[in-house]
Amino acid sequence: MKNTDAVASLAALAQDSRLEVFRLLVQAGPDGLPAGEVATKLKLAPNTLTFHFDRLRDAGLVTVRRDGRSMIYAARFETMNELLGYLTENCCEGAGSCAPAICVPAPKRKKTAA
Amino acid sequence: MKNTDAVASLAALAQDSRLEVFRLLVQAGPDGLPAGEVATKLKLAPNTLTFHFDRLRDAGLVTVRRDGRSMIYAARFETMNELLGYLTENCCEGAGSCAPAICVPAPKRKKTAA
DNA sequence: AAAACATTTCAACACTGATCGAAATAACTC
DNA sequence: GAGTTATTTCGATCAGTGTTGAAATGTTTT
Repeated sequence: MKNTDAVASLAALAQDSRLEVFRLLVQAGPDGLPAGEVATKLKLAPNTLTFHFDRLRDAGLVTVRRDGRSMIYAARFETMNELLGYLTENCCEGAGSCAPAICVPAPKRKKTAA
Repeated sequence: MKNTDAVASLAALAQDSRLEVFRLLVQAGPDGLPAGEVATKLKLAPNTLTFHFDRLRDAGLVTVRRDGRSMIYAARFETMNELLGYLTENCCEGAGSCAPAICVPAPKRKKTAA
């Protein structure tokens, strides 16, 4: 990961509403959530939310897909892991113990999982 | 860690020069580096660098101590770890495997270590 | 195809943030 | 205590960001 990309990701997360949105999506897992549901849960105006989603998307932190009239947003764990790794890279010149974070979500098909 | 604190930390890191500064300090370890050395390595004007250090300090990401006429800045690993943990908190509703990052630097006394 | 719903686009505004040059402070050396 | 080095403070400038309201787009239902 390049410095520029890391800055972009960090900037995307460095905002109150956006950080809440992203964490909500992280907790929701790879299936994501419809925009409307996020808007309701966080009490955000739909247009404002779109603005924030765009930022997160530009940073590669979330993906979108359409489902009927809803847009489903989901966290991109790959980017998040790269970012965490970048921050801790070469920590302490190898001294000490450094374990970079890894998130490997297990996709759940429906409510009735495998 | 509260959302506000996380945003503050992320905002502090969401800037080209500051991210470079912070990573440099992370790699330098708990002993830190004098401001002048950072300025030289990253080719930053001293006053600009002070501005950035202030931001990092306000976010609790670095500490300062004076040594002669030099100011020694060092990364605060505790804050960094809290931040990484906050981002991955409750990831995927517990599904999948999530290992939050941890950095435990081993302080080196002098050049001639123990 | 009209009505209702979900989300996005657009234009405007107040606010913050990064950088620069010049000057001030602090500490060490002679 | 004058001179030198290391860093900080101050004032100004300019670009970018978050929010809002109104209107537009796309989708489903009747």
